[in-house]
Amino acid sequence: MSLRCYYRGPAQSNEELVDRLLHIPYQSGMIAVDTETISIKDITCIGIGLQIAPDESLYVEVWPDPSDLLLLVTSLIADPSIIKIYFNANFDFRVLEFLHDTDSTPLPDYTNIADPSLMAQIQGQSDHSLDDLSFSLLSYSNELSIAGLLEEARIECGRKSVSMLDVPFEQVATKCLNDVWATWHLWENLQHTWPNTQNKECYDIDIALIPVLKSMEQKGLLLDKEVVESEYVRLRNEVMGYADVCTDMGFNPSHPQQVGYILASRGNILPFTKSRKQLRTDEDVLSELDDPIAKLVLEYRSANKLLTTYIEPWREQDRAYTHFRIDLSTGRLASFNRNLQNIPPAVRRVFSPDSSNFNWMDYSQIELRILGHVSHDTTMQDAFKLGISIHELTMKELWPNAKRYGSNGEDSQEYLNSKTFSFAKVYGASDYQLHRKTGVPLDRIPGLRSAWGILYPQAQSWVDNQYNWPYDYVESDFGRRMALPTNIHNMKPHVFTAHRGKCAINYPIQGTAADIVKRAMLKVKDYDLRLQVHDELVFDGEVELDESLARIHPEIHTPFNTYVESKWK
DNA sequence: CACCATGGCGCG
DNA sequence: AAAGCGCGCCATGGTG
Repeated sequence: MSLRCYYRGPAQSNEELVDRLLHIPYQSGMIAVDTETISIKDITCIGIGLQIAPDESLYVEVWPDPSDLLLLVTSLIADPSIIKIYFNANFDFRVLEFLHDTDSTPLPDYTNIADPSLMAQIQGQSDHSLDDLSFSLLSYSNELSIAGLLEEARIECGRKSVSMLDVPFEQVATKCLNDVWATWHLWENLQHTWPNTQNKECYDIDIALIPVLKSMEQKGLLLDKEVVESEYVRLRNEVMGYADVCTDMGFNPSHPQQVGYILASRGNILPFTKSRKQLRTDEDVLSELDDPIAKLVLEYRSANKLLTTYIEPWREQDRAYTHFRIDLSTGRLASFNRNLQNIPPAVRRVFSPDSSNFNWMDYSQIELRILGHVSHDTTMQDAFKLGISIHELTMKELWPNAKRYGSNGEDSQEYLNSKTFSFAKVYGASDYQLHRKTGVPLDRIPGLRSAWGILYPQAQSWVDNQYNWPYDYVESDFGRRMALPTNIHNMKPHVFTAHRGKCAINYPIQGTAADIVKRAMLKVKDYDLRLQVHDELVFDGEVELDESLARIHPEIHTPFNTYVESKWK
């Protein structure tokens, strides 16, 4: 057929093909979709594959010569009455959105979709790549791989650097159609492997969240150009001032090796990095040194970080946009391109509300509340129930004579250390790290740890139990399964065992918190939600957040703070 | 030029 | 020692 497409199925003519495209997807009620791009990095769409029935599929070229059927295909993808099955929808959406921007095709529908990759992940599969799932669940191997096709293209073209554009049309089409076939059948297969209704509900919530995330991605945040510009000038001058001093001394402060060398040559003792190739010059090390050069480097780094990561990228921009990933190991969201979840509070002034105010809320001590619940620790649960400060309670046990506040009304060292001890539990930190973070002598750490364990005995035994978790996945308190890491990096066995043990402690807590916040987002999705920062939701304009947000989980009370200000902080 | 590794650091 | 879990991004230097 001469429509720049590749077809598998019973149609015998172009007219018949078009007719089937107009009807079969509605009889099936679903289509599987896969996009092909120039490369992972260059997401220019070169073709789209559709599975429209169990044994019927079509690939259309998009670039360089768009198929006559492209609009028909993208209209199906945009149709909310058909289920669209994607394998890792996140990536295909980015491709289709990019195509929409450049080629005026319709945007995909985000509301009626399915994603076997996400299903497998939430069901606790450790590897949810298309190849591995096809093999393990469908006993199917696509003999065409991207790597293989590119290798053939290299030989054919006689060039080292090739892209999918150098692969023959028919091969790309075949690979794509093999993939949509697998996607379609994996979806059918995985629908029968939900371990329980709770687990499936976690998947349904992720799917329902996607349009909410898309709306946040599309809106972005208004930039305050005056703040961006004034911060740019201020930081640039500061950075250049530090850099000039360093240049005069013959080293580049952005170059850790040179920093290490000059500090060592001035008599400082520095430990090696973990690769043992260089000297460590990170903040932990440099802040302990008595050398003004160490101070200078730290000042340079902190100003340069703000300048290059959080100010410069916004110059010449009117709004700040981001994308969200939902396929993280714990069920959290990640923000990328650009990351709006790691903006330092000091530079959040660069954002302005489109209305007159930002409204935001954050959950207070959500992870410790979850630890108290999952471990059934009565001391912790009672403290939260009675509104007793958990860190103060910890402090009274670990340092009975300590005061809550210092002489200037600031948090006392013992109070801060109590916080660190409790968080160390959630993360599984070692004695050594606790010693470094708190300044408490190393030989006193085990005693304080056991004091913590006496105060919170059930939490302690839960943590110990999780550390020795024998299975390949853990569950959040909402039933989301989270695969524990496998030793793909060939770590030494005892190092890997320790890492995995810490993940088994942390994942259920982090994952449960993520589940709560996702459910909260769905409750408030009709407000002008702009950003999620793990335990925090930021809105543009007025919102009314009721007590139901503190009762997402029937047994974990998750109170939250609210804020209304013209600038987010 | 693209891509990777390394060191470092921002957030929860 | 992946000595604290989860992320993304920046500068630098090496490689092909």
